[in-house]
Amino acid sequence: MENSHAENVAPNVYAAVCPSREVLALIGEKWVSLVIGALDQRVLRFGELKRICEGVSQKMLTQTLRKLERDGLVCRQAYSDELVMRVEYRLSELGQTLVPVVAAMKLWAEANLKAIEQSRLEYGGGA
Amino acid sequence: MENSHAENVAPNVYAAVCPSREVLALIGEKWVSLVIGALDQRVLRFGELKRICEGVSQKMLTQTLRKLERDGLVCRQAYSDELVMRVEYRLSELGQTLVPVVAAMKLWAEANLKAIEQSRLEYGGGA
DNA sequence: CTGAATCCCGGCGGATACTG
DNA sequence: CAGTATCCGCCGGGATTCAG
Repeated sequence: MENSHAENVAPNVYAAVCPSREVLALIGEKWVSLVIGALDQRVLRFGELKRICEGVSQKMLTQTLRKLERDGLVCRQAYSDELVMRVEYRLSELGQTLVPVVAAMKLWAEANLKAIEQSRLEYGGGA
Repeated sequence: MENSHAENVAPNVYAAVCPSREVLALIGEKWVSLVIGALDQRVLRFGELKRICEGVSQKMLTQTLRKLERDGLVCRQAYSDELVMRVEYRLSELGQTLVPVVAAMKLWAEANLKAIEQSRLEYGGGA
């Protein structure tokens, strides 16, 4: 009852103004899928995450994690009272629901890499 | 037998140099998932595709379609002998295997939009 | 170790004009 | 209708430096 207004329409990524597009863009961001996949079933420290996601810069990893934290996909836990700084990251419940999606993306990418490379060769060479 | 070399390792998106990362990036590109989803189960003309993917510029749609064609995900069919120019696009077999993946991305984005927006409010307001 | 702050460049991507 | 070509702003994202 409380929302019989215009904003109560079903989200649709094909609509130009729908904010769900932003969420779709989030999934596709360069390091998001890797971070989500890395945190599947385990808690990782910043440094571990950085080593796992080969090539990620400190800046981008921090930036990605902040965004994921803000969006409620990952939880950040800092231990300041230790000898050395220690921060752990884990998936939230919401974040876990994204795991199958990014896993599918990863699987598809790895499985069809050869076919795509082959197609590129034929596309360039066949012309 | 012909490939017992170093290149015969399993693709892994977490490896810095693995080309599967490029494929993963492809899936995440701004208009790719929308185009793939739009072409699911049907053949569409350029203009139709452009109207469906609201907000896409002519340049980006062309660019996206060219890339997808080159990678063997979509097939392009031009009919030059018509009164007016007419070009149709459809998914290739390879492209069809990507449909479930992008569908999952779309579903997740639309389904969890509210939760994410809520999380953002709490993140900003709770501080 | 974790992270904030800057500098800076390549290129994504939109707007516009032109072609077949 | 379906592109190609050009100009250009914006920002993603890397390298580096500084701080707690």
